[in-house]
Amino acid sequence: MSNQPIPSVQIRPLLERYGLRATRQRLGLAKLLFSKGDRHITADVLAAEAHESRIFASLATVYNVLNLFAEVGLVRSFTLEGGKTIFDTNTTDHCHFYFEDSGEITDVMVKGGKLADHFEPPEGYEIAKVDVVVRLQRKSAESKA
Amino acid sequence: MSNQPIPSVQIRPLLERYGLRATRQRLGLAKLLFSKGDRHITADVLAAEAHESRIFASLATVYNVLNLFAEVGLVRSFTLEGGKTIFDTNTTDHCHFYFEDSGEITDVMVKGGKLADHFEPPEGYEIAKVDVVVRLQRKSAESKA
DNA sequence: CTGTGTGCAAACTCTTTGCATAAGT
DNA sequence: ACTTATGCAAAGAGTTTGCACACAG
Repeated sequence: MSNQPIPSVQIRPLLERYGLRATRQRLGLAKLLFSKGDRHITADVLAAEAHESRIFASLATVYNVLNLFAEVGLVRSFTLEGGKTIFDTNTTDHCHFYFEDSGEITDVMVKGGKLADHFEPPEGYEIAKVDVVVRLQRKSAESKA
Repeated sequence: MSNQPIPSVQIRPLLERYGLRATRQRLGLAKLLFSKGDRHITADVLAAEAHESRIFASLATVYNVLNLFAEVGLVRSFTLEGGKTIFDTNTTDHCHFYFEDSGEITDVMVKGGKLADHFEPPEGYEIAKVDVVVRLQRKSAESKA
């Protein structure tokens, strides 16, 4: 509850624009999330990072904040096989490469048009979200598992 | 451990073809999985169905069997947002519609070419799997959540 | 018979929740 | 001040695991 004074870059106005109260941990977590380019991060990793940066936020709070950010649209979340939830600071229309060997995740932009345009929703429904994860494995290794 | 005699349709040879020992619960679960067309099912639902059909298999065994089937390629598995693992008896190249209101899942066949062909894997990697889940919501309801 | 599969319950991981306290406007 | 957020620990869901017993080949 006694974090170091946070240099509130553009973070505070960002939170306010989304109608969120600028608390210490939200400011700190948002700074970690948005000050290093696009990130794909789990709650526990962000919590660990925060701790290293002397931004004290419990894991529960990290989850609360990330879920809140996802609700308002500051980040996007998706779930990996295995059940881990990834929070992605890139909220644009894109797919993901998942490197099975390293666990790394990278963005893949879509070429032709919006992702959702490739699908025709059934009558009465509209597309809320399209999650695409392309799982990659090393070539040389056994290619057939 | 004393299930009713299972009418081993084509199931037994199917298992044997995949190098799997034809145990009672594998036969029974496979029958449930493959005798009703394509299915999208979770372990606990399959376990419940099995119990109704007097095919006694513990939840742990259902998980073991489903994971085994997925390993050898009898079924495909993917994870939904929320972390639930779905086992899909359709092992062809396809995407999924997920109906947020009902929880139902349906297959969406791909139009132009293989799914994996839409992505160019980085040097040294090959595509192991492409998971596409299109989440659908009712049109009339609040479209912006 | 020999090895493998199964059942059960406990362990495990990831995530959410309840309640008292602390912080934000 | 008044309201909302946080911390902690416990609960919760989903899945895996260890070990003794049962079954398949």
